[in-house]
Parts: sequence; C-alpha cells; structure tokens
Amino acid sequence: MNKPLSREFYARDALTVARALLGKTLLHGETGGVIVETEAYIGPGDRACHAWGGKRTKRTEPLFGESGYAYVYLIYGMYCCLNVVTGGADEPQCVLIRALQPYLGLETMTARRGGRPERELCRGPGKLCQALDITRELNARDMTFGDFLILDGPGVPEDRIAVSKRIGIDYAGEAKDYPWRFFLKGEPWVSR
DNA sequence: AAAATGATCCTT
DNA sequence: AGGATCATTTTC
Repeated sequence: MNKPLSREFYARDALTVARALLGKTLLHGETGGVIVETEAYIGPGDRACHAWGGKRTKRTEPLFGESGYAYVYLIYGMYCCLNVVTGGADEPQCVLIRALQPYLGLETMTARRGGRPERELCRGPGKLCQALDITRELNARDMTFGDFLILDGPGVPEDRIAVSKRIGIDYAGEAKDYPWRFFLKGEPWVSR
C-alpha cells in the first residue's frame, strides 16, 4: 500500500489518472503532502495542452516519452509547475498537480514559502513546487522510484470528488470550458 | 535578432 | 487590477 505508484498506474488516459491521483501522497525528500487538486491535459487534440497539435519541442519532449515521468516547466519567468506524464509513449498527455494538503516537513516548507500560513503552503501549482523545492532539475525524472515520487494509498470515494473547468487557460478556445479539473470537496487546501 | 507569450503569485 | 520576470517559442 505504501509503495510508489507504478508505471502501469500512470499508463492510462489523463482523465482517469487525474481522478485516481486524488488522495495519494506526493513526496520530494523530507517534504510532501496529499494531492487534493489536479487537472488533465489530454494530448494533441486539447488546445490547452502544451502538445496541442502534436507540437514537439525541446520543452515538451518529456510528454512524448513513457508515462510516470515528471514534466516540470517554468511559467511566467518565476514559478515551476509539476505534471506527471500519462498514457503510452508518443501519447503526449499529462496531469498537472495543482494543490496539496501539506503533510510532511511542515517547518521546511513554511521556511521555503516565506513563513506563510499552513493553508497557503501548497495551495496552487507554483506554491507547491516552492514548498517541496521542485525545480526544473527534476524535469524528465522517473517518478516510479527514488526520493521524488507519489505513494499509493487508499482511493477516494467518488462522491468526494468535485469537477470544474480548468484554470488559467482562457486562450484555449472551446477547450477552456472542458470539465477536466478535479478536486476534493470542501477541502481548504484547494486553490482559489 | 527581436518580439511575444504565458497551465502563477503577490501586492495595491 | 497590475506588475514581476525570463525561458521558450514564434516571427521577422
């Protein structure tokens, strides 16, 4: 039960994995938390996905590899976002980790986040990367073993999962309204 | 070579 | 509501 999630877990479509990741524990070194919010980016047909239209560049390269690897990129010149690659090789899709319930290494994470209150430590994709010290050095890293991974755990009952549009993708035309964001109902740790 | 663009966060 | 800040991508 307390093992890293396997390659097989990730080798499914992004929508399935996005739901299944809720309630699992993301770890990096001595810090970590329980995943409470995710978004699916399902591949070439998804206008909000970095691999929209099959766009394959140096940055998006990890998306085209095997599942279970990290895709970490810099956004707005200041913050990192963490995704896990899903699906099969040459199926460029992924799940964005958007929020955690802080759990392990609270003092360390608080320090990295400038002394902000616990509720604000991991409440957003850029914040959680800051709290867990997830940088581009971890891009393309295999997350099925080592000190940067997601632990298995009991699933979350269907009725605790809420669904909404994805956030911050107004440029994506019709895709901006697709209900591909998943989060745990009533959790204070979920982003705005 | 230069310009545009962000899957964000923080402060007014 | 606006500014920070810069790697990556696109355009000239």
